[in-house]
Amino acid sequence: MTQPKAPSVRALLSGALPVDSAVAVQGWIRTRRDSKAGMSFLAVHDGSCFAPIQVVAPAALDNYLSEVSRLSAGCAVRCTGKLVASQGKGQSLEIVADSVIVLGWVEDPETYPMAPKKHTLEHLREHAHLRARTNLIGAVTRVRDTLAQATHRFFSGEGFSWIHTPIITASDAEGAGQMFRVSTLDMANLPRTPDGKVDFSQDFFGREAHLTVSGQLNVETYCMALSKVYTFGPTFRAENSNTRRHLAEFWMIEPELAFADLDDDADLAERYLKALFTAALEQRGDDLAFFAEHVDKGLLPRLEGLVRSEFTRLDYTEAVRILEKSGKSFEFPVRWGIDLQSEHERYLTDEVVKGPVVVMNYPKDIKAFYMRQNDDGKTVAAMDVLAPGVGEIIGGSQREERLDRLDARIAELGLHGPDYWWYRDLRRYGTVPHAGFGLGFERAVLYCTGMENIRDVIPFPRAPRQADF
RNA sequence: UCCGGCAUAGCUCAGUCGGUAGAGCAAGCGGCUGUUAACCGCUAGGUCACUGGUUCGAGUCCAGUUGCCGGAGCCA
Repeated sequence: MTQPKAPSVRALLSGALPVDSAVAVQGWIRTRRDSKAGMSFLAVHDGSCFAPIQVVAPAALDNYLSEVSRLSAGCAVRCTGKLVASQGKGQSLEIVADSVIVLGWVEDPETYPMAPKKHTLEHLREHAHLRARTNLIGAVTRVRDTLAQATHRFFSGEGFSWIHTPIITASDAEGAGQMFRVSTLDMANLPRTPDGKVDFSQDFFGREAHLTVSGQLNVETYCMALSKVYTFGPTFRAENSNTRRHLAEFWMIEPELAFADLDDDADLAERYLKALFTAALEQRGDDLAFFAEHVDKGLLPRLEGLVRSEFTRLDYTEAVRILEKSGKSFEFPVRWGIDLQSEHERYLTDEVVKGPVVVMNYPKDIKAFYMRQNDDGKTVAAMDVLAPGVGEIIGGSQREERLDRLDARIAELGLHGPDYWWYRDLRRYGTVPHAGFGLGFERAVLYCTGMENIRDVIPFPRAPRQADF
């Protein structure tokens, strides 16, 4: 049987086909409105863009009474008909149907969890398998995709290679947080060594293994060969973090740049964030308009301002001085040497700078072993990019490329030197200055949508006591 | 993990001083209408998270449990 092509709603509404074309549309019913003038109006949505297309279903259709008049939110349909200029207000184009085929009914409209009404984000989370059907989560999903595609486009355009660093790691050296164990041992009957410890030599990898908490150490090896590299993949932290900014499984982007220092690193971070949000503004205007109206009134000025402005860079020491002189009474008093608390970061981004701020050169005692030691003997070449409402969106540093200094730091922190043998090799064979950062992808999505809870910008959030679906 | 809050109809919530439950939305039926967050009327819908306690009587007071939300810490 010959059937008219079924373009996406996006294609139809953007005028890809001339008026009077015979078309089909496939999607799900958002709303049905009946008119006594002898027709029903079906809002058909297929996720290809924010808007649904209106299908006019005449009462003369064979299945009008038996089926069309019973359609409710969520029903799947295939409609064929003619694309016409709309007689009504609110849309320029619509389809006058000559057939409406119901592909899938909603079995009980009253208990369908995505009823056509406002729902709380909490309710949507409890129905994560259905929530992509809502305006809100659909828009988040399209923006998320746009940012992901823009990430690859940006780095590719800058000459970076995408490196697939491992998900499973037997390296105990990453040191970025609590790790999830990966094991095939029978937990009800664990093999033991003579001194009573679990005998991991009998485990799948012959040693302890975990899910990665960062691809950085691995990607540095490729940086020392391909010069410009990045990772973009899932990352796992077993921290018992219960906040709107943390997930146990999240996606992280970690570029690593050879022959570069901290300023080059901050430049890259700034160019990258601007490229991300420019892509969203250019490609997802429909979705951003929805967020601007219903989620965050200030979203568009904030994004447009960011892509136009220059990021404010602040030495840690200077940031501390600003905070000390602010006259604000913080819950945690500020003094040189402490890590900045959320309230301090918020003051800097929301009140001092009113935009993203790059804080650089932190005290070495609060930062990781691999960060490059500055000449002052007190600080390391680390940076955090802080964004209003989101907090730390990027954390990065210039890496310590001098073997003696790296070894000294490993020893100072009481780390087990031999574990780092291959990382140290990079400093033994052709070491060069290099730098990189990690960007929490979901935090970028938060910033770009105005959403507040990170669990609403990833399809299936994993967090403590939360691994449904 | 710590601090605070919440849990009542499919959903969002109200429920006074302790006296066996109410609204809006959604849904169903009817009316009206080239409609569009449609509108108007009617109808149906409840193990008040769970366990125990106080009381003649508990949605309400007390204790515990579970789950969720917000903040903090950890970080991206």
